[in-house]
Amino acid sequence: MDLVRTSIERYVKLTDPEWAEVEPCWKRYSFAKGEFISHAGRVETRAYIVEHGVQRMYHEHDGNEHCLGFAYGNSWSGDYDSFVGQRPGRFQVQALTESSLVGIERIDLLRLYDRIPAMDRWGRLIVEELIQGRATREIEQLTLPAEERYRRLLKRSPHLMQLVPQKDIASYLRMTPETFSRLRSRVL
Amino acid sequence: MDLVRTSIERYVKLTDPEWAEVEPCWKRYSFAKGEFISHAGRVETRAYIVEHGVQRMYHEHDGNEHCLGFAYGNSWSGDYDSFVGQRPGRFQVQALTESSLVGIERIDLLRLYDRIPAMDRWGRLIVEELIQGRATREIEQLTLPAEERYRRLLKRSPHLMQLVPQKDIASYLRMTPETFSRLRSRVL
DNA sequence: GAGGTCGCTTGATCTGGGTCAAGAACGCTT
DNA sequence: AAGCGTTCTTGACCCAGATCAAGCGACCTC
Repeated sequence: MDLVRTSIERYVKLTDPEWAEVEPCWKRYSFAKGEFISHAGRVETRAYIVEHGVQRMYHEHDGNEHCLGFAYGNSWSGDYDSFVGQRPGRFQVQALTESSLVGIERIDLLRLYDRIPAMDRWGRLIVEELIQGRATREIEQLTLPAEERYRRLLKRSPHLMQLVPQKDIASYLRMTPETFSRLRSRVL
Repeated sequence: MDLVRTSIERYVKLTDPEWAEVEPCWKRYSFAKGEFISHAGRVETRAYIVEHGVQRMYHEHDGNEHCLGFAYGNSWSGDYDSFVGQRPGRFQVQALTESSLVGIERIDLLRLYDRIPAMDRWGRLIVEELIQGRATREIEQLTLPAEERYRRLLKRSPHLMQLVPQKDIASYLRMTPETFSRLRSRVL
């Protein structure tokens, strides 16, 4: 669980007694390739940090899948939107590779928020960071042509191309697999 | 400043001594029609609550303006992205009508976060709500055709059509003013 | 109230990317 | 290693929405 403490302490410092209270709340969860971590329509009760593996989050509508993002490294995973709002989720989160996540139940997190002010602050800082990432992505969607978005993604996460199906990257970049395929052969 | 206390207490309760500390941090700011509240490239030092008036937030790129949203009612205004990240802003916020905003300096807000745990929690809840709104908007962008997005906006904020130029609504709905004009005459 | 700017409309034309379709290549499963 | 499903590629065609252009008001300034 060092991963968790490191993750949290990138934002706020915890005393040892505080950590003693935080630590037992986190549990490890394993998912096989293709397995779902969050299901659309269900209220998400856990938030996760990725230990290893890659997951995709997507929205499904009329049989079309719209990929909103990937999780890997030590980032967040799970349907954070449903988790904070405690409303039926509008996204699916699926393991694209065999994955190990470390998760906390909402009820436990709320208790930590009440008992440890640093954790409340940590919650704020995490969401503030999330919102900045969303803004960056929205700007890129608005202003960059498809090819440039692809180049930036390649630069930012070169390994992603090896890890996830191209159709998901195409969807994430807001284009069809056909267009993406043509773009790649053109750019390469 | 009752507006502020009401706004805050929709999320967390404050004791009277706490409010006595919070209240003097907020000041009223007035903007003429067309005036800028936040400028791209500058670090935003204040967060605002709208007392009255309408503002638009937009991103400029190659001379094109992309409207990201409007603020009115008792909602937030200002470049929250730059405010939380304390990085040069990527958005402009402009008063579309004469506006009165109530604002707090970041340094004051941070002090309140340190001294009053309820305020830290309030900061978290505010951003959690923001992020849910963004998710909703992103889903609408992805799944709804232009016409349906227009209908929803009409339904959600019918007064907006009277308050802001149609070109801004067109931009918000991600289409050109020409397309928007044709769509309106078709739908009406 | 004359002139100018800006916003809105309407028409004609163009095009990036989507759709449909078919084949090739890869990687599961048995 | 054979068989099947999924993913990727390539080609032909199509269309929603962008672009270009022109005209009309409404509003503001001088």
